[in-house]
Amino acid sequence: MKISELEKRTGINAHTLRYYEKSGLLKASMRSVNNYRIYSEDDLITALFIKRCKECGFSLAQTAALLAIKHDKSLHVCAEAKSITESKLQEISQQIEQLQQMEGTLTELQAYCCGGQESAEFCTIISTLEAGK
Amino acid sequence: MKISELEKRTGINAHTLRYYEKSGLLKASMRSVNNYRIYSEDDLITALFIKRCKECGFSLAQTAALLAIKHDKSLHVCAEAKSITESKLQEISQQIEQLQQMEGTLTELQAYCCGGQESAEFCTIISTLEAGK
DNA sequence: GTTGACCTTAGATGTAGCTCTAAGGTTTAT
DNA sequence: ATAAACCTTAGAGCTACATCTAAGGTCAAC
Repeated sequence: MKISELEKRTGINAHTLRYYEKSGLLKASMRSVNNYRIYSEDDLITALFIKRCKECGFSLAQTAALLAIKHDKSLHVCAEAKSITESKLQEISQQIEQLQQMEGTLTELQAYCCGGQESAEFCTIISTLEAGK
Repeated sequence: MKISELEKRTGINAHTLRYYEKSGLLKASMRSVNNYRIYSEDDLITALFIKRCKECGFSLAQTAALLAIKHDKSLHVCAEAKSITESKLQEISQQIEQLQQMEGTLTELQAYCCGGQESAEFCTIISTLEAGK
């Protein structure tokens, strides 16, 4: 299939597919006579693999590492895959924690603000941000 | 005080302080004879305000909006401040949700992988990413 | 009087992951 | 045969927020 069909079947933008190729993630397995990219069913699977990696939050570098394992399973061990997911999991937990911290602060900031048409002179959001904790 | 002292007292890099000025967030209230930025105590308060906004996750644009309220409270109303925090809160909740979704997927992905020195041939992480849900 | 620590500006660089443009070649349908 | 819809490349642009560089001016201490 040509790039636009792969785009349709994966939902990945053709520009992005070319970008993935440049990044070493997904190379079309053939080129037509006139140099068009021709993707195989295997390429489609790889493209969907990449898409799922993205949904899990993996960076392109991590995705590349996972793809390397996928492409040559016998040369790799479970520990490699697991260490990638573990580090991603840790990263995500940290991000969640940070966001929850912000969420807490913001909720508190909100709590006493009337949110109405009163002058901001006594707005607790502003005064709290001014005063700090 | 000069820029390096403000840097010390706020923990905000001098480069960043200049960047904030260019972005319209924090202008030194004076310049010395030789064109050095001279910051007042009020400027220090503003710098700390910006820092706290950052800790809450506000973008520079949102911070600028909050600063505008702070600088001229009588011209603004609580509703403005509250709408900014509300939209930020919403954004953060969404991000948390997304991350938790990823966290769940990753945890599931991990669950059945031995993580050992076995060949990745039967690694559940890889095969799950291949198969999709 | 010179060394080192400060300050200034404009503008380049970095991150991550796309997304788009320009300029051109190919294919398909009518 | 011509218009629309495809394809190619190199490289620019985008976002958000800094961070750094180059080239130069100023100041205080020894």
